[in-house]
Amino acid sequence: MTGDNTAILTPTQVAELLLVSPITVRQWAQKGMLPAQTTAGGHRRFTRSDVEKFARERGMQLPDTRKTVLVVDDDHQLNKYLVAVLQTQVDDLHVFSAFDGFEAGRMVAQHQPEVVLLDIMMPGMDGVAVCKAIKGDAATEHTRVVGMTGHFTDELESRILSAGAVVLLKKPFSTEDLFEHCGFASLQPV
Amino acid sequence: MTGDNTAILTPTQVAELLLVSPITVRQWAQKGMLPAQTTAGGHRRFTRSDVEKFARERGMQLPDTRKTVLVVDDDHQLNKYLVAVLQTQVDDLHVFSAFDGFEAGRMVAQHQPEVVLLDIMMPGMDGVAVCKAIKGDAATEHTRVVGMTGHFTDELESRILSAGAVVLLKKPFSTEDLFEHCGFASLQPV
DNA sequence: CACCAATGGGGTAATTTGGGTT
DNA sequence: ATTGTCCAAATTACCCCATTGG
Repeated sequence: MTGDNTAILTPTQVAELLLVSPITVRQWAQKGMLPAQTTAGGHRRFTRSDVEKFARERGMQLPDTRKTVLVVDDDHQLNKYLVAVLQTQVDDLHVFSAFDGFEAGRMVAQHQPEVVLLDIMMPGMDGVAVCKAIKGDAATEHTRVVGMTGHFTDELESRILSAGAVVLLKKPFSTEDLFEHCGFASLQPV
Repeated sequence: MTGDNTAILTPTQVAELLLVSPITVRQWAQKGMLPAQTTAGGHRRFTRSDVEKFARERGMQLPDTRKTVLVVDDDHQLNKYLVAVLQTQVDDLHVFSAFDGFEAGRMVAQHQPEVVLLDIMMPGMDGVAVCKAIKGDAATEHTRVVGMTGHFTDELESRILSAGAVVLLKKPFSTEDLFEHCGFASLQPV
């Protein structure tokens, strides 16, 4: 249950965020230090903003909950362009780059991005295998894999889709397509 | 509370790991030698990686940290053979395998092995670049990289050595050479 | 509706922590 | 450089039973 970006939190989730046991969260709520709603049965539920405010007022910083995206492409120019577009157009986003398979694997394990923008035709890197590897690991199985290629074929598309990707984008593609398939749809430019 | 594998540690847990009293841990934190977060009530919390880094920098060894080795080679047969040899001849060793760059990166980030046995001539993977990447990341800079290749040249050797590897082994090599350069010398067969 | 494992609540007691000082 | 002791405050353990969410 890490990286959960929901607005309503249970006591245990708050406890993990605040580096404390659920019991302590309960005490804070009882003393009114931390605002809480209650379910019909009396269990407490907390809003993320209340928790953030509580933490801020006491000088502790919450772990980073920004969404993270990883761009994997050996074309440095395109890679940097995609990073720039994502960072500019989407608020509160962590964007990382990888230019080869090794860095891609490292980034995936280290940052566990919500979305991986994956060029599936990189030299020496089998994009379909990478996608399967991501989906096959419990730690990253919920990662959204967005495939990209300059050599689109139906056969390739079906292979990457069955490996778990949500789409295979044919280069070049529009930023609208990009945002839509990354799950950042309906965004207004800054 | 021993054997707890959480990423967040309390002062006493850190004290147990580092074989000192909680008071000493407190002092280290006060002096800024050991990074710490604080709870809303002012109690300190530590991340396991900060503690491990602190220990490593001072040459302390944390208890119950089995050594780990990663074998990176696309030759499945040789890879499995090396894994088998290492596991058989060395006690209490964690041995992992990677057959491509992506898996190698993932394993390095996930398990932070003490030793990486690295084939530097894999298709699509630049072994020298990988070695540099490992050495260039603070989290893995102390990793012992043992290069391997079937196409040994002096030029290649000097490149991988200057990238931070301890040696470039020419395939085939003896298990004695292997153990010696892995740092597992003077071992008696089981 | 009943079943079930995991989680939560109330209350009190026990333990841990930070800070100052030794 | 590390640890002991004192104190007030913060955090957690424990017990027992109810709620949650499949």
